[in-house]
Amino acid sequence: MDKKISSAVIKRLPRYYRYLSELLDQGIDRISSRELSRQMNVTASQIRQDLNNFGGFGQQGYGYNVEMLKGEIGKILGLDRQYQVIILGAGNLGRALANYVGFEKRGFIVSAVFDIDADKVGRTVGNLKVRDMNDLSGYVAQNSVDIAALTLPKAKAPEVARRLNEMGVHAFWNFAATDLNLPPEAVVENVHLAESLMRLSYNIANLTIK
Amino acid sequence: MDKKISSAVIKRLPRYYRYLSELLDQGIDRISSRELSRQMNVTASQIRQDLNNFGGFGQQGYGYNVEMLKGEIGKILGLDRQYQVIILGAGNLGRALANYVGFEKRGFIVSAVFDIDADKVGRTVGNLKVRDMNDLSGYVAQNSVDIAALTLPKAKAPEVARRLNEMGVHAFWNFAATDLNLPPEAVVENVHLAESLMRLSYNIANLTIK
DNA sequence: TAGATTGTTAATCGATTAACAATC
DNA sequence: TAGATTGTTAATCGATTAACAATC
Repeated sequence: MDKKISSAVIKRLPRYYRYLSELLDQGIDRISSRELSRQMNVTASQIRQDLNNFGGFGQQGYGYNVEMLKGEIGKILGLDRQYQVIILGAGNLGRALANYVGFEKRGFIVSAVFDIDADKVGRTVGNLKVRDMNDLSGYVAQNSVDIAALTLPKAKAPEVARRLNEMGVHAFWNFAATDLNLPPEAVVENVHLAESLMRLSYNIANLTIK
Repeated sequence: MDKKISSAVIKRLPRYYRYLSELLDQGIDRISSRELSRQMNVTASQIRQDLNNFGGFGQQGYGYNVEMLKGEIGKILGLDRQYQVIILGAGNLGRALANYVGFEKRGFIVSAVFDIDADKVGRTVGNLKVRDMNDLSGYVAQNSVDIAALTLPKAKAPEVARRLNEMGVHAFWNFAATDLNLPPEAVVENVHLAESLMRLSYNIANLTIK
């Protein structure tokens, strides 16, 4: 990849991917930026600008081939391979993620779940036995791990992330209510549910006023 | 509120709130925009600009009083009241949200959980019995509901949201992998986990290249 | 060919950063 | 008072939208 793609663009790519998937499911095989813009509530200009960061996927007078475009965006997003995911923390959220089969369909394979709590270690989550957090470095040394999902208390998350990063696991899906502050070789995607809920309450508070 | 606050600013407010909460927990009672900017990895200029959308909370030569500023941002975010939350869909994620006690501490009270599946109705989640989706309109008529959390399949989410909106529930915390397309009186906060994961895989794919 | 629609350049708009006078 | 730091204006930077020639 040559010039830096702005994160505003990257944030929109998965939504394009979702709409294209639905169009494909509906048996629609071509779409113009104008029609897609109508369905997605964005400008046609933005769609064309976004896509042309990566290549000219369309054809004048025709539009875009849905299947081809979905495939290209999938490749850009790195969905053309599998990822081994381990979950750190077997609490409510960790168990929910482990049980969710939808991720597996997209190539994200949950291969292990860890917890520090002796009560939880050994229990079954999904079709996995919860492992002891003390066995983490052993596991990472023996198995390929692409992504660590952090669903543990905020007090412990940064330290566990730091250790994992040192062991060579550089991608983090962080659900803990804290920033990880990792060195630049790491990539972090935060899911801060409490912050999301606060944005909602802000909008409730300002709903009637605006 | 007078002039429109940009959504870029609103997205940052919860993070300020989180950092101020931690400073308060550490017993720190004043902070300058410069020091906060260092801790948060943003510019001091941005912090001052953001806060001055809402008022002059600081003092020249002194900085900001942590407790006061946290309180003000809390008020702006609507955290000075309670919200009754119902959860639609008692699957893995719905149960995880219902069981998570952290939200309650911040004033978000989960008061009911609904599901359409006869196997799930009547089961206990947290300290609540799962209700039948058919009783939804009766429940909403009898009880105050501020927020509906949607943790149901994407095929059903827009229809349930539309019905709730007509019943007077206008705030949605949407975990379903779809857009809701509600009339403008509704406010929607989306948590699209699949899209979040795709952004992570994009960054993994482009990690080495950049 | 005529019509449709892209890819791309230019114009506009908005958000971020820099700078500094005001003032605690 | 002198030093520190805000609130705010101005400058810069980046993202979005508009326009249209290229072309299928």
